[in-house]
Amino acid sequence: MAPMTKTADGAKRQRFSPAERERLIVDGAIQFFAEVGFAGQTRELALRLSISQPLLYRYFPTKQDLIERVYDEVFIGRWKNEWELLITDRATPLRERLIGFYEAYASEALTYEWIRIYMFAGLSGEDINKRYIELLEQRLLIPVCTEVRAAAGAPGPDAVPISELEIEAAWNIHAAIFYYFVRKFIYRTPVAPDLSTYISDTVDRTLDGALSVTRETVGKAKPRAA
Amino acid sequence: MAPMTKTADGAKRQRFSPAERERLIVDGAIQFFAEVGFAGQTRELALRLSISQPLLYRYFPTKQDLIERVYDEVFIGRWKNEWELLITDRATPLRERLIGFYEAYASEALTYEWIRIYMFAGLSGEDINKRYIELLEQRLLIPVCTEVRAAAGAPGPDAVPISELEIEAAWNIHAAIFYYFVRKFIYRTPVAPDLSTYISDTVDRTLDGALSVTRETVGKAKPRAA
DNA sequence: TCAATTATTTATCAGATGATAAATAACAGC
DNA sequence: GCTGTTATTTATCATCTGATAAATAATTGA
Repeated sequence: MAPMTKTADGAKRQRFSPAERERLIVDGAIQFFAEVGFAGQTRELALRLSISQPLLYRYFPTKQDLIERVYDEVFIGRWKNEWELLITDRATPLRERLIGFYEAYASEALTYEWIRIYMFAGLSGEDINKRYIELLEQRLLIPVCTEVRAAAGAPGPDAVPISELEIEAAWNIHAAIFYYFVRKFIYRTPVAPDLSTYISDTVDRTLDGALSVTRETVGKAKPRAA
Repeated sequence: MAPMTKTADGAKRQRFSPAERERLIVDGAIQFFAEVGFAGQTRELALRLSISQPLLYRYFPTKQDLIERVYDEVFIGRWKNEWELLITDRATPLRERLIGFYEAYASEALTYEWIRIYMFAGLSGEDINKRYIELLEQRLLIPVCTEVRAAAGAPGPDAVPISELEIEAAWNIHAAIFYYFVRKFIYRTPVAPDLSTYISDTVDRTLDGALSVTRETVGKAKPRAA
């Protein structure tokens, strides 16, 4: 391939509806920025999209606007409320619930694009990570701690508020899963080939710690003092 | 402050020996690139160093050379061989050894600059992370697994090689500590204020998992078959 | 089939950015 | 104090890069 002639081949000029083209640009931008970071150049993005660079500016007034859009696409609305139900359904053992949740979460949220854009955003000083972590604590970690309480036969959060230590124990579960993808998509290190096995093994190891913490710091449920 | 007049104040021109100036530049570059990433501009770096931008090129032929130097400074030789002794000294309980190691490792290696440059390097596709992870496996994780074996009363690695699962369990300990600093220096989320407490709590939680894995998959030591 | 609309491209600008060359001034040795 | 050496700065280049304006061609509707 020669140094590149943008569209100058005999190919007929591609023309899409604004909605379609916007979709193509956003999807391309997600992949592109995930790969090279937000310092990636608009010309190279355009090249990958097989469009001219100024066309980007027809759809996004500035590069920053496109970046914001990428953030929105990747982080907003990727959280599925069903996931929370997976955690709180006491009909199945907690271990199975956690495994089920992380299977779903990993396959839908912890993708190549997500992990890398998340890290780029954090390094750029974006506050998205902070906000996402708050969401995670509220919708995942606190419910998990509550379920761990129940599994350990300890009193609920109404009787004894969830402690920092218990949250940390829940973070350990999460961090262990998360780190798998950091190694895979950021460090590009060989990882265990079978994700399902990895998840169940990890849950087994880390859930024990959380249960111990709860048992030791909260203790068994006592008959509710009147 | 006005838009900036580089050195144009009445201040006398600062003149250092090449060795000193190089040190200043490298140290400044570490801080600078850790903060803004390797896309940071040489002019801004020079500004922070209160030198002219071309002076950088007297010491480093290209920006890339400076970056390589930063990698070397931060990653090469920061590993202290004494650390390995901390892990293998069976005079003290394994729990205490791990806590001692991570206290030392965290304070000397897991700094702001280290964590961020490490992550920038990973995202840039640098192979430094891979190499570092290999170093970590050889010098930390395998020794840890060996000590866990001993603590669990299981046979040593000569009798039964360390399994992937055991390595993963050791990674869990490490990941939990590491994640603390990712949250602190990359996501800039509030973290537990007392690091020592965090480390000992984390070791307590995650070491249990590692011990269980070893007990369940390797079992108790049997008299060495003749 | 023809004209109006508009998605897309080509041409281009202005400022940024890595890098070089020439000028300047601090220091060392005599 | 004078002179040679060199650490440092000023001036500048060539290219890159985000962004804009004008030209072009695909599509739509009558």
